[in-house]
Amino acid sequence: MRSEPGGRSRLTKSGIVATARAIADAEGIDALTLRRLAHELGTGQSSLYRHIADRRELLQLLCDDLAESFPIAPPCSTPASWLRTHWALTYDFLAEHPWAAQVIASGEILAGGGEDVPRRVAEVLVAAGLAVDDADRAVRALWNLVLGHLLNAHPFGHLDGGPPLIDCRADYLWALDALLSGILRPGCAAAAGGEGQHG
Amino acid sequence: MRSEPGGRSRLTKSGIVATARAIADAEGIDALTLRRLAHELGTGQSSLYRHIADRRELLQLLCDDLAESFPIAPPCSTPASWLRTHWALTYDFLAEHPWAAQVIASGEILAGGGEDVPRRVAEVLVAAGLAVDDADRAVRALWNLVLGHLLNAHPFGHLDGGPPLIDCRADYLWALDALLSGILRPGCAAAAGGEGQHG
DNA sequence: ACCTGAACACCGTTCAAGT
DNA sequence: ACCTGAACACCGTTCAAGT
Repeated sequence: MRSEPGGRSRLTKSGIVATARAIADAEGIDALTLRRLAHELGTGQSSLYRHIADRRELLQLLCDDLAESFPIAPPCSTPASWLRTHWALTYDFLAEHPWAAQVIASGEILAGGGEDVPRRVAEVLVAAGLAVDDADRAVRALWNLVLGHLLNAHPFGHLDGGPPLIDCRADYLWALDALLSGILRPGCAAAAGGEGQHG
Repeated sequence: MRSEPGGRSRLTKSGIVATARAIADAEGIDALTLRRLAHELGTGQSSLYRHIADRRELLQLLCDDLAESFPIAPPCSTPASWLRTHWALTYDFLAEHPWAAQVIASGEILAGGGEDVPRRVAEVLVAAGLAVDDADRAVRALWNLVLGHLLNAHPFGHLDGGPPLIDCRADYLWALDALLSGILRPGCAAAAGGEGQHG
């Protein structure tokens, strides 16, 4: 883990984050303790505090780091098919880093997938005919749907007898199609349920 | 906290769960430590282990206990309006117990809101014309949407300048309307995006 | 200026010992 | 049979002390 084999490698923020991400990817977020991280970096625990304020900031940096490598779907024939492809990619990407959704869900961190990606999604939605406000709401709805499906991967998993393990990805894609068709339908949302009970 | 003021109250599972829920409701899940719980019950930490296996089981019991008091919407004119009312109720109920979503998201627990409530929702969806399999998928989609919106309450909350705190409930209701209209539209989901790329 | 070991105040869990 | 205090192996964080 030393960057200079001969001498001592100075600790850097990016080096800390890279090692932390490796631990979290390999063994989950609970394995990422400051003691473990320091040991992996060949230093003492208290040395980390010279570069990060506390564990919360480490997790924030970890999420920011991941957000930079978020996937974005290539151009596509229709907005609908681009959106479906893009949010399937997002699911697959986050499914490979389960710690990310857990960290977001812990409530300490605020994250929404960087800056560029959600803006691009909103642009496609506006191009598809949505008002700007509705496009932002739709981005948040899609993001929260992904998050819910990633975090609740084991629900309804009938323990007694426990036969049918659910295909989580297929489940998500079904929900994604439903949400997208609701978002993109002419006239937009807010017509499903009651008449005027929007408070 | 003693049930019999004169003598010593015997510890019971339900008593433990009730006190645990009170702590979690009042101060959040992090405040619910076994030491704190034992102290609140007027006993020692190790005494708890005579009634629960470990902290994981305590959280499971806590979720089961909450699931029993889940709300269910009264009968309504149309399936669509019942579903909207019901899932708005579910959001409001869970928003009052933020620890529940966090516990589910931690991955240790499996929960889906009890037994009766999701079955009733599925019945309404079938009555609205969905196939049985699709009704189950729709229940999971709606549940995961609630979960995502509850857990990700602070996202996109622009820190720099930080003006526009999002109205989370309104955000959720917008997403709910979109998802419901996608679920209930004739022909059902799976037609939004590409042609046949359902893998 | 930068790093460190030892300590502090926690945590869940266990276990020999009490009644 | 039921409960308990003390201990164990952790955690994040702090701080006086080193170079």
